[in-house]
Amino acid sequence: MNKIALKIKVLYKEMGKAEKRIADWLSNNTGEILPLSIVDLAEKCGCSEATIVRFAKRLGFSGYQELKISLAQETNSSSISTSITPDDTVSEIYDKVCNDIYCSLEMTKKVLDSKALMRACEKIMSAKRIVIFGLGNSASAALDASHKLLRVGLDACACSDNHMQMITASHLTEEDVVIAISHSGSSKDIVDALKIAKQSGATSISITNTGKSPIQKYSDILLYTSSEETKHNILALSSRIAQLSIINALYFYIVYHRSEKALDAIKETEQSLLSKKY
Amino acid sequence: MNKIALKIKVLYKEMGKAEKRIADWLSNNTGEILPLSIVDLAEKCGCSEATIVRFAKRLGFSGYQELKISLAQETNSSSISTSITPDDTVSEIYDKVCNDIYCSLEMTKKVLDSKALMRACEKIMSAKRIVIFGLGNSASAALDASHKLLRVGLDACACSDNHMQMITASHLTEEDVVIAISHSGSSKDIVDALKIAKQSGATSISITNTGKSPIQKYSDILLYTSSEETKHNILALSSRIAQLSIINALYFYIVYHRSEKALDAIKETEQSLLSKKY
DNA sequence: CGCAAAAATAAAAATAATTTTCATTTGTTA
DNA sequence: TAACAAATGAAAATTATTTTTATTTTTGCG
Repeated sequence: MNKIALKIKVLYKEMGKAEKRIADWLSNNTGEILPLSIVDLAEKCGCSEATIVRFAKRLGFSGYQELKISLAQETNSSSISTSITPDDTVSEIYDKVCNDIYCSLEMTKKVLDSKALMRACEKIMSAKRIVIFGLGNSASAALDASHKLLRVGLDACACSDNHMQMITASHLTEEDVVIAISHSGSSKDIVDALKIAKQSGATSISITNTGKSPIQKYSDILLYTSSEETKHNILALSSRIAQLSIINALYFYIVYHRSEKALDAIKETEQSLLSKKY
Repeated sequence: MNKIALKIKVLYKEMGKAEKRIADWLSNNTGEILPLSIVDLAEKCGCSEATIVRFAKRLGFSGYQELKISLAQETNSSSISTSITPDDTVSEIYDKVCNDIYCSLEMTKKVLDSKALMRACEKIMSAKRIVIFGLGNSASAALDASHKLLRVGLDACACSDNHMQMITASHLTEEDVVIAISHSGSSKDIVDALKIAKQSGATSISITNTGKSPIQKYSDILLYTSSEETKHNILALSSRIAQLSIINALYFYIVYHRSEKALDAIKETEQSLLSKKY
């Protein structure tokens, strides 16, 4: 409960009918006041503007504006993702896609476990080999991760084929690290492969969405994303972006903590790729 | 993460002197705007009220009020990031990574060509085959695109191997579409493959960063991203995210404009993947 | 119950804030 | 340097907010 809601509660009994209506409307429509003018709000509450000003003053504000600003500060600004409709123009679609990405990244930040992320970095840096499992949708994230790690000079390899994953998993050792990427955390092949990898002694890191899922059972380190996949996004990009942003954070941490070695490796990579450009 | 500060940063160079003064004042006096009326702020910034309204509108608000409310909602959030340093914690790194992504998406929105995007969608929907070329970094974006298009029932295929690209390109027909993804637009292999594809009569669509590059010569439709790669992004994620967001916009447009067919295809996909989950 | 007195409220007036319009200035290009 | 476009500020128009005032409602008491 925020400060203003509290004040309203305390002062509620002192209010007249019309003011109580305002108080009720505000608590039933949190945040909705923000775009409204005093005239709009008066109509919504079925009272006059003067009453709203009195209401604001009762709460200790100089007027309606001050009340509204204070309410705005207490509102969680995390934007709400709106669903895409058939009538949307491509620009509108792009806007909504971006908005979804914002939401997903902000929510992922909330569930980010720095400790786990750092442990993952340390394990990856000291690993002999790193294999990354991802199927279908998550294959591209796995590919991205392998690219990044390769560029800093680590022995990384992405597996996007369930047979290869099994074979690879069975040959891992205690010195190796396996990274499994699965939004749902329920992909049979990934979970099975991870199980085998763990049996082989490798350290297992999972990147998956929050919530209980089978993958957790076989994960030494869990890195969570948070995005509402199923709702209106038939095939959401946002979860992938969250995965990528976590991978990118891993990457940068490693870049700066392997210092010389990593930077040299990156420079070498850049150099060798130069001949591939016009 | 402060979205408004970000928008200001992105749009700063487009502003006139007076608007820049507003932008500067706001960033130097975070939060102080809240109790000020537009008249007060105009005086503080040494400009007219009209300029402030224009400034608010440039940022995408309906007016001064909306800007102020939005700023109020963000007053508790953290500051804007600079570059990643070795001393950063993983959380800080994650923040900065997100910030980069936001920047890139906003800038890409600025250069988004809806017409081109729609033409691309139409071409893709009516194509017999769609092949997507991406190498190295862009391979994961190509893979992502092929996944999406496959799911809506289109005959899409990603090629992340320069030989395969050449072979595929030489066998395309007028009915086919080729999508080339390259941040720099200067990747030899991609440009060469695109050239061959065009010679074969296929419609060529490129997703590349703004600015002149060899790939433009062989592109029927150009879809631009915009991201500052060089800064602290030795290997930028943000350009990839911008590519993915464009691909996602394409995807959604197609989903809603192939109507029944696409939705059925997606449902079929979902259904068939169900057996792969725990 | 009925009549004040007090409190609460809404309508209207006054004030203030915001937005729009339009003329002027500034900068830019040929 | 003229011609054009962009940016800006002054003023007008609109809209929002606050204050005042009249009316209504509630409450307390004989």
